[in-house]
Amino acid sequence: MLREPQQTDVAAWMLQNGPVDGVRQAGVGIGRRGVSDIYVNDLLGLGEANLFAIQSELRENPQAGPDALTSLPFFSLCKGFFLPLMGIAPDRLPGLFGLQPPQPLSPENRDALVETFLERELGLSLAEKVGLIFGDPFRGRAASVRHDTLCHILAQMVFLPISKIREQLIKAGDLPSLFALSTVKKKADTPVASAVVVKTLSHLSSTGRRRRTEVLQDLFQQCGRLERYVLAGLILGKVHLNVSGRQDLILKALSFKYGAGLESLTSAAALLDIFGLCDLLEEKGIEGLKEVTLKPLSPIRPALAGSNIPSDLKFPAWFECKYDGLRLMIHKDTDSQGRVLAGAFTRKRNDWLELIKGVHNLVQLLPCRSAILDGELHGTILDRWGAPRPATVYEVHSYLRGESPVPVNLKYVGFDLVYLNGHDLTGLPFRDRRRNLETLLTPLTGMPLPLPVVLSQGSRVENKEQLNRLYEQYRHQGHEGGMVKVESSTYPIAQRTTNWMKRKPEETLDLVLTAAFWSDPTAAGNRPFDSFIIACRSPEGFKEVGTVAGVDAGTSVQVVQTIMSQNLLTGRTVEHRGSRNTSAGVELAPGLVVSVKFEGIVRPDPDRVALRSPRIVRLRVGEIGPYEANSLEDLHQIQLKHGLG
DNA sequence: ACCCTAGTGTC
DNA sequence: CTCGGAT
DNA sequence: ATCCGAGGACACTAGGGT
Repeated sequence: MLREPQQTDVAAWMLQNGPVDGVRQAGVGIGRRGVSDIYVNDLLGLGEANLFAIQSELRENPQAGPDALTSLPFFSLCKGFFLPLMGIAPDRLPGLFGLQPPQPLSPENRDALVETFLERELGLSLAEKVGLIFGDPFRGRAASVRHDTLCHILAQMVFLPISKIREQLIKAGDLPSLFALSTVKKKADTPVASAVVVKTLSHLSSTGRRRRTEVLQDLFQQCGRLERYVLAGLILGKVHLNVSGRQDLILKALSFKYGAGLESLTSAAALLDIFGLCDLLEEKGIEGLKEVTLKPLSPIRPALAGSNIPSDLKFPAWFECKYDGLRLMIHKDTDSQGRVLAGAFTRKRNDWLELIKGVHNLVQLLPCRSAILDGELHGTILDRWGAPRPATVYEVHSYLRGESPVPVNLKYVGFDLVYLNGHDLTGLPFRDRRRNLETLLTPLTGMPLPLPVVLSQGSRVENKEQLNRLYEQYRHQGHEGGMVKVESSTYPIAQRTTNWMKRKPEETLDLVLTAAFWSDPTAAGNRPFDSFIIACRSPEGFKEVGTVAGVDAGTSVQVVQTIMSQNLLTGRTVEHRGSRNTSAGVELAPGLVVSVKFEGIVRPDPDRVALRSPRIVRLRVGEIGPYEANSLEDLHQIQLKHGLG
């Protein structure tokens, strides 16, 4: 795992008990890089990645022994574990890694391999192993390194400009493959310890960007082809193991190891998440499970709406207004001295209590000892004629930051109650939870609080006509739409189920594609393009109004045919920075018209217009030409109609 | 001291 | 947030 | 039917470049 130390007496003395003690004795710069760090690194000859891994480990665990990072070589992990489970096309293996395809494993043997991996002592903690099984070495936390940065690192390693890397990416496939092809080494000359890889990755986010790239580059440099492939895949979150029910396998293994019941583990995993569960078990053992119950001030991930309403919806059903805003779960607890504790958590369980004025006051007044409310933080705003209308989520956001040009009257719209006075209500049918919610909130609705609270509008509908009428009513009030809830359904923590189903307006425009971006050729779906620029007509030609995701494989064929037959390629290439990476593409002459469905128009500044949640619903090839596409004027009309802008 | 970029979380 | 593909 | 990863807009923030 180590490079040759420099032959100095000091270094030899420092290293006599191994690199962990060496770094400890050097005793400087733990967790922070300074001049002395570079000196230590030179002195000990550890290399950036090893030094970083040891420092991270020492920061977390100052008593770490000399063999703290002793573990299975990363190459063995890749070859014996990832390779057989990743399901790479066998014919790619010789070219990518210089390896012959391994024996294909039966599904049972794949499961067995995962089980063995969990059981065997490999120098990795349980939580670390679980992270690897899920292809998430960051264990649910932020990766802190994205696609573009990896391109940058690769470019530096092979002395090529990034543009060349992007070019190769179009042809060669995904970034991990390109990393594999960036060396002739089949495996690391000196084995890289798996623990060094895992510790490096999991602590990467706690250091600066520059250091991150240094450390990663050093790690990649040590690795051979297969190791580079897996490492890049892990960082990008693209390592998907071909095993059924990973979570179940892991829970089973946990059950075996700790002697805990599967049921209690499953519910604990829903409340925490699988990584939180592992950390808890490692820290506190089976005793720790007792603390994992639904209770106030322990945030949970809320239930999510599953889909659109099916045409054969069963009646009667519950139909309620869908408010545009921020999902917020409000918690109340009362301690033994009678002090009230409050919490306000977002979907990702971030605590926003301090950010939202008035939550504490609202919680004080809730007529109960303890509760967990589910609802939406929603706003009302005065339009240009002085009439109130529901604010959009963007307006709520900007108001919370104190940057809204006009005041937004916030209120909390409660729509579910999952906990009340010491009782977990998630197992009750929705209609009972709703009744409890009404009892709890009715005394407070209409009171002039710093953060007013209301019940979500909603009622039982007996048929489609009633549902439609209500829907139109909500839309007329300016709300996002409506939501059907199955009255008999329980509250599915952290799950997207069809217990809740959305209905939103379907607005479409005919727009022109003015650029197409290459997809990853190794990705599923086999489509040449995975996103497009959409544009509308305007006095100054075609005006970009955003980008839109690609179409399905079949439609994609038609797109390509149209581009070819109508000669739409201008010959110019374009780049576009998406939310995850920068992709390369080709400019298109106006010719391809598509119907784009979207949820509204957002306008960051008067000069730019963009669509909210745009997607292509169908091609209009042979139906209308680019000069019949919708115009900027049409977009402005829609904006006015909805009172926006 | 300032501006820009990459990463993150909200929908 | 929405969608398609895989399962 | 369900899950998961692909894609979208927006706006903040810390860290790094200049």
